[in-house]
Amino acid sequence: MQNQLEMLRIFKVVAESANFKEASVRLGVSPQSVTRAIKELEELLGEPLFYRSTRNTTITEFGKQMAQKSEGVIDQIDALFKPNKSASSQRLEGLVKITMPNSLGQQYLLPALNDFLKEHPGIQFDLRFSNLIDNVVADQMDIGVRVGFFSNNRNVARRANEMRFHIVGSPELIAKTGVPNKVDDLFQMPYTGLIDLNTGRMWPWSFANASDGFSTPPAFVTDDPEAELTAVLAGIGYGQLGDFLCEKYIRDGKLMAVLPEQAPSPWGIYVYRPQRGPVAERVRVVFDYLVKVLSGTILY
Amino acid sequence: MQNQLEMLRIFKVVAESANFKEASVRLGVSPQSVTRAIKELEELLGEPLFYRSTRNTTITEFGKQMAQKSEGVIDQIDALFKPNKSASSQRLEGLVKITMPNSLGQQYLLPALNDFLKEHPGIQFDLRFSNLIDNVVADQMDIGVRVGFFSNNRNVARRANEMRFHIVGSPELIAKTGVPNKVDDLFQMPYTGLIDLNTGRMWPWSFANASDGFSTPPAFVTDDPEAELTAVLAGIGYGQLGDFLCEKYIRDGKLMAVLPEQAPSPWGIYVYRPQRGPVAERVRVVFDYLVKVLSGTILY
DNA sequence: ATTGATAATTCCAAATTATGGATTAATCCT
DNA sequence: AGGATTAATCCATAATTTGGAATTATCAAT
Repeated sequence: MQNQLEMLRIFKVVAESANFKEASVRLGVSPQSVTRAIKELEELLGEPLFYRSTRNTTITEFGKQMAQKSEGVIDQIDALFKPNKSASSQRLEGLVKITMPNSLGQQYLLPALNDFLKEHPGIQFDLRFSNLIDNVVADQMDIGVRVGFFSNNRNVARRANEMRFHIVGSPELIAKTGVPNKVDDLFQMPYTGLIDLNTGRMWPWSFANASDGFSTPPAFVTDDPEAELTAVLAGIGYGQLGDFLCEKYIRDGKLMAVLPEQAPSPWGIYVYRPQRGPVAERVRVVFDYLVKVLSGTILY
Repeated sequence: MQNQLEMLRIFKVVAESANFKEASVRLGVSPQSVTRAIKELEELLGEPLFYRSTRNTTITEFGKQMAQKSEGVIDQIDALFKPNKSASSQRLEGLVKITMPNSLGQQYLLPALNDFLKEHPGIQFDLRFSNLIDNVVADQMDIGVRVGFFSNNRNVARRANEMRFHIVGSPELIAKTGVPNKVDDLFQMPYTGLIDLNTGRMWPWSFANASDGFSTPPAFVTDDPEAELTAVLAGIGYGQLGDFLCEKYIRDGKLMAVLPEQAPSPWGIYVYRPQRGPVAERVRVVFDYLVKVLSGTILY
């Protein structure tokens, strides 16, 4: 027996019992174990805890004091290991750190999260808007939302929705360049690009039946999708934009989709969280909530 | 790993370390053990303690709180197991329960114990004067002093001195009965007896070369040696008295020793203490002190 | 991009530790 | 004095813990 806590637990029960035998019954162990535990505890403490003969055990003064202290410590430890039973099943509490893309997050997730907060006053959110799959940051997050793929199998990820792309241009631009009817037409026209912060390079344009073949560098490059949208709206070039960014402008007539059959295959929108270890209840609930919200959302 | 305390200890070190490896070096265990301990702790708690990848470990908010609480509990437990190092080696403290015979104790031991108290202000004594070898009482004592033998091998006993017996009578009694020159003479004379509280019966008289052969019941019986002394002094009968009780009266001429060559063999004076388990430092010191005092005392 | 180095993890066999039956010893009660 | 009950000890067995070997993931450097 070289487990201080277990010795204290046994001692506490013995101190509350008439004799070792009774304690062993209460503890559900053999009397031998009790004898040993008390003996080792006494040796460790350097003081006897009980005056005892085979027929009689009475606790020493020192033992009484020890029993009191032991009870306190044991209760504290047990308290450390308990907090998630009554408290959190009835009311979720604590901080949940979420990282999500700026535009998608602010447009669709933020309102939903605010609703969630009203339902669960014990929850606090720490929201970081980013597309970066940076581990130093992401690993300190409880939940992430990302568009695209990741190879990271340390996360559990759910494909909650998808983002369709449109190739769009402003009416003024189209008036200038004419409507591109083939991909090759487009390759001669001005276009915009979006920097992938993870690689520092531009996301390559992709098409259903062709690959990137532009003859000139992009007319406009940024690392922010909304800035790219603004540029496209201003007629600076054609852009490949996610549906939730541009659909409303297409309906307004401020943007026009071209080469619709050549739009790239959609990207998944993933909700993920670190997989190691257990998941705090509040994290699981928010995770499920985000998946539900995203799945049920029509992104335009 | 099903040792909560050990898990907390490991966790505490990990929380103070840059990574699991460093913690494993500090703890002197393999990294595997650290991994396991943290994993089980997380499962037990239902919350992750670290955000981690193979190259990076950072503690969670929950982990930080846990680390703080853990440290408190660990310190408390360590404190429970420490108190006898600095405190008691420099100054002895606490209660020592001693049981001793009334007359012997009050006459010789009490002054010595009072001297001891002056040297060790932290010590308290609980003194019970009794000759009874009653376990219900004696087993709650730290130290006992007894005259005679005991068969009890659950105690560690030191023969610290011995008590010689004299067969004595008062001058008036001797004037009445004449000096007994043989044991058989004595058997015809009045005598006193002392009850052995352990058996409820009278201690039998014994002689160097003869056995008890009184022709009449004792003229006086008591369970208190000093009361017997008083009776003998009053001339009620001959008594077999311990030297420390009667020597001074013999010197005074108030008692006279008869049949000196027939005095029974001396009885040991024992200092003993329960043997089970460790002995508190203060008890050991007082025990040794009592042995020293008794050994060095000339009991008359 | 590929390679090398290192950290965390998992698996598994070996070492360590804990457990309770059988036995012994002590002591209380009738 | 004998019967009954408890504590302690011994020891073979069972359970747990441990770290080496292999695996996976990540970062850094070429």
